[in-house]
Formats: sequence, structure tokens, C-alpha cells
Amino acid sequence: MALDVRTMCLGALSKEDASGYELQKNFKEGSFSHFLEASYSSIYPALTRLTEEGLVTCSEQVQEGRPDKKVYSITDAGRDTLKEALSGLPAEDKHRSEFLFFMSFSEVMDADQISRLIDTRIETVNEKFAHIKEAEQEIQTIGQDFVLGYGRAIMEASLKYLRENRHLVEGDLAAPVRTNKKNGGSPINASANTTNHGQ
Amino acid sequence: MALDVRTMCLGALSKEDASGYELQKNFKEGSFSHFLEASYSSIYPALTRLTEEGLVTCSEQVQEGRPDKKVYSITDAGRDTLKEALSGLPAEDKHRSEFLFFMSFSEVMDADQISRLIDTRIETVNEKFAHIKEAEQEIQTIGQDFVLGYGRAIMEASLKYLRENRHLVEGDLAAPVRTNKKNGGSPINASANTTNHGQ
DNA sequence: GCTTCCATGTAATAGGTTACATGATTTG
DNA sequence: CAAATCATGTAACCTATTACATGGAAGC
Repeated sequence: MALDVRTMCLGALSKEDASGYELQKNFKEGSFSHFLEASYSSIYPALTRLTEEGLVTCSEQVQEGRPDKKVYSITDAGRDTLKEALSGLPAEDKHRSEFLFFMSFSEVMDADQISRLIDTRIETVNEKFAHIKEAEQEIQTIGQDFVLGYGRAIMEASLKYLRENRHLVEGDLAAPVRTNKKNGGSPINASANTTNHGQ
Repeated sequence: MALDVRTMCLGALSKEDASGYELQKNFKEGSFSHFLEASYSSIYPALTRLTEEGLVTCSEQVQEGRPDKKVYSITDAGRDTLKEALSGLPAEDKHRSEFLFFMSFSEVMDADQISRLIDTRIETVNEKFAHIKEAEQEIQTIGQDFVLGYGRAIMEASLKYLRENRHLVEGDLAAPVRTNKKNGGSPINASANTTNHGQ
């Protein structure tokens, strides 16, 4: 079983019992939020199947003033299945960025639009950042700690790059440096003062 | 038209004529490789449809000792369509990382496995890095430059984080620091010496 | 009074992947 | 001699997304 929605649910349930609704919220805002996602309409069927297969159990909780809730718990068989999934090799990361696609064609767009695009981007990253910081408040395991830290490192690098290099695509209009235009060329990277890696 | 395979092809063809085969290679190794991907079986049908719609034209080139080649060129209508797609708002990034999912459950795995996982990860990132460096050799536009630089910044941050924090999930066995175990806790982030963002 | 939150689910559709099918040439 | 590269395409499948359907309670 590869990393499909079912395995994601199994993983989340191995840490805490939850309903489908809570799982989705967790995927959207919790400690997985920066590298995984799943919608309601994939989670609910997944939970049904997991129950059928005996990997989770479900207990219906009647609530007042609120719809009934189905709380799922992982079973021993479920833990075994999760462990098995974890014994394989993880597939390579998939990163799909429309923002970067857009930026590839910066010369086709006007400077205003590009600025707005970058501003929005910075906002978005900052929001995700906030999610991570919240999730860090309730860290339960070292693994989660490591993973959240990873997300933070990436987002910090991302923000730094955007701040320092946005002038490249915005044209020289708002450029912070006023030296020879032809020298403003290649982007600034953190590595400039860092040791080499690989090769 | 959202960012589907058709738009990706249109984007790539706006920079250079290419065959389906070459497009796939370009998506896999070129300047889009770190944030997009597409397989042959999605590219070929996409090109057929684009041709039907008049957004690209196709010229068959007979080759010796090699299968015939269908080289596609973008039309003016195609450029308009691309521009239109670029006038909307980009969807949020999607990042799917099985590696991080695995790491979330580091306590369920043994230290050896985790070390191997991280070693492999570092190798993979280094390989992608090499792709980017190659792609940087043949940069045509400022947009591409910006986008490749972005990829480099992220990968550098990623490698740095892995080197500096792998001991957290590997247990203290191979920890580079030998101070009080309870202090070895929270991950080191690049931001430690950097200005704050947001908020 | 409107929007958001809680809460679960189905149906239709779109989108992509895997495997299949073929085959000559170059590189190791 | 085997493997990888060049080159295009189809069929079956799987998975997930969008839209739909429902409805009370709490907050603004």
C-alpha cells in the first residue's frame, strides 16, 4: 500500500482517535499540512474501507445540537499495516507549483501583476508558517518535531529568496540596488557563504 | 484553462519547438523539473488536442535510423491562450512528500532505516541540484533564472536542515553534539540568525 | 441576517498513471 | 550481448476533485 489517503488516515489515527471531519482539519492545518493533503470526499470513503478491512474501528457518538460523530480508532492490524507501509521506500517528492510556472514567463506579464503575484505568495507562505508554529505548540513526537522543522526551514528559505530576488522579475523599477543594470543579474542564494555539497 | 499538461506543453513550446519526447525530457530534467512533471501518456494526447484546437502546429520529420519525429510549434492563437492562462491566479503549491510522512513516524522505525532514508534523501536532492545547475547553463529568460534560483535556494536549505538535524531522528548514537541530551531538542533553523518575517 | 463551523456522505467527472505494444540504434 | 536512448501511441485503471445534498448551532 503506497501513500494514499487510506495510509494517511491510518498514520493520523495511530497518533490520536478522530472523526473524518477532524482528520481533514488536521491534514489541512496540522503537522502534515505542508506536505500532504486530502479532501473530505476522499477521506470518508477511505475510512469506510479501512473499517471493512478491520484496520480501524468506528464508534458512533451521538451529540446534542450537533450532527452525530463517527470516531475512528486504529486497530492492531491497522498498526501492522502502517508499519508495513513504512518499511518500503518512500516515493520521490512531488512538488507542483503554478506560481513558479507563472514566474517562468515573467517577461510575458507586466510588472504590476508580477508584484501582486509575489506579494500574494509571501502572504501565503506566511500563513502556512503560522500553521506550523501552531502545530509546533502541540508536538507529540520527535518525528513530528523534525518534520515541522523541515517545513520551517524551507519556508524561511523561500521567503528569504523572494525578498532578495524579487527585483529580478519586477524589472529595475523597484530594485533595491541601483548599480549597473547588467550586474544585477544572477540571483542571490544562501549558499554564497556556505560550504559546497555533493560532487 | 488551469495548469494542466496542455498548458505546460504550451509554455515549453513558447520557448522552443519540440517533439513530445523532447518535452518529456525537458519536464524531467529542464528548468521546470523541480516543480512540475508529466508523463508521455499525458503529453502525447495533449499535443494531439492542441493541434486540433489550432494552438500548435505539427511538422513530421523523417529521420534515418531513428523513428520519425513530430516537431510541434506554437501558433499565435497558442501564445494568446498561454497569456490568458497566465492572467489568472496561480493555484497554491502542492507538495507531496512521502519522505516527510515516513519521518513523522520515526519512532516506529529503527535507527538504521532512518539513516538510510536520510542518506537516500540527500543523494536525491543532490541529483536534482545537478539538474538545476545544468539547466542554469542554458538560461534564456530572467523568469527562468529566477525560478531556477528559487529551486536552488530550497534545495540548499533542505540539505542544510538534513545535515544539521538528522541526529534528532537518528537517536543520539551518531549525534555530532555531545552536550546534555535534553538540550539537543528543538531543530536548528536557518532563521536563528535571520530577521523575523510576518506578524 | 449572514457566514462560518460542525458533520457526513454520494455522483459525476476529470485527470493522470501503469502497463502494453513496437522497434531500430547506440553505448557500455 | 544487454541496456539505455530515441520515438509514438493506446487501453485499462485508479484516484481524487467538483459539485451536489442536508441541516442545526454559534458567532458576528
